[in-house]
Amino acid sequence: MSNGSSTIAVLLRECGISRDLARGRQLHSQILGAGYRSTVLENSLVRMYGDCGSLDEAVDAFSRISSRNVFSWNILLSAFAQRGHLDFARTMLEILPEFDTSMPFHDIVSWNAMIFAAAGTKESFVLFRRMQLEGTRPTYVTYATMIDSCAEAAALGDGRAIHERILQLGYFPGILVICNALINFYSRCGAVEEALGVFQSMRRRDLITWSTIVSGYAWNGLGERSAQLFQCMLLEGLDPSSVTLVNVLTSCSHGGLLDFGRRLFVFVTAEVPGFPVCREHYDCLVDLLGRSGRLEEALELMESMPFEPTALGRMSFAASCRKQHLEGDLNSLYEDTNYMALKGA
DNA sequence: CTAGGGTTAG
Repeated sequence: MSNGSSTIAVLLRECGISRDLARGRQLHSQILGAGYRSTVLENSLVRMYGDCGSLDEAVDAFSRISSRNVFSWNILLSAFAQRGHLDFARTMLEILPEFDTSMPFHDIVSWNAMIFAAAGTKESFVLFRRMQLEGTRPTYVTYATMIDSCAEAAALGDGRAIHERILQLGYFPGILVICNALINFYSRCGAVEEALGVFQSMRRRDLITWSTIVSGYAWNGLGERSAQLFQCMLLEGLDPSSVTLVNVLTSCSHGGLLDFGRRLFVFVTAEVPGFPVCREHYDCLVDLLGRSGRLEEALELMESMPFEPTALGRMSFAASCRKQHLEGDLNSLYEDTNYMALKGA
């Protein structure tokens, strides 16, 4: 029946991709009814349940596998990691008493997946240390993930230590993604000079490099420098992408750079041919106006823009209203937006 | 035929 099994595996994969849990369950019972039994199929079931977001069923299907292989473990671990669950080991102990504190198959990718899931928390450091104690050497992906973790946690000291370690290793410093991660990390921690140091040390820079340094300056309220760097980026022949614009506009909101953000939006959407303007960009602009105290302008924009504001856009506007303790006439505005936010959410 | 890792935003 190997032919039948492989067809079913493909069908299960399709259910996972389209998150069709009902159909996946149906296939599951068909498999049971037909008496098919193979590790490949059993693994496919675990993956399908994981992809459909049903972690419980994934765990259940996993626990029924008669002969688990390296795929079984890593599929289940990925299901946990993708949903940001850090309690993989604990859950394993509950369902499999013989499961010892760590899974039997650890490789660099599964370690990285766990660390990635824990990014921004202390747990990422615990895992990072344990991984090395157990004899797995970090790769540049591990380092990029750890730098990202420090950026999320705004842990300047920890990130610096990792940066120093990378410099000692000698091999990683030239890697583009490491440098990009470092620029982001230092900017997030308010260490703009250090971000610039990394930027200047680079021999090759891509759109992400530029976008990150432009954002970094905006994030820290340095509009003039940010605008200059944005000009340099254009002179290098790099066109801002849709992500670049969201990125920089968001940073402008945080850095309080209303004018730069507004001019940037107009410039990019008007001067870059075929630029894919979308509702997220308008949301950013609404957010920028709202946080800058221009609530009425923000509301006008929401009413006139070519896209419906997203739930997120409405929420951010409602939050701006709340933060600015509206009084008098604007009270009705507040009520309206609150209503809109609820409706949108 | 069943896995998989990274950098800019939300």
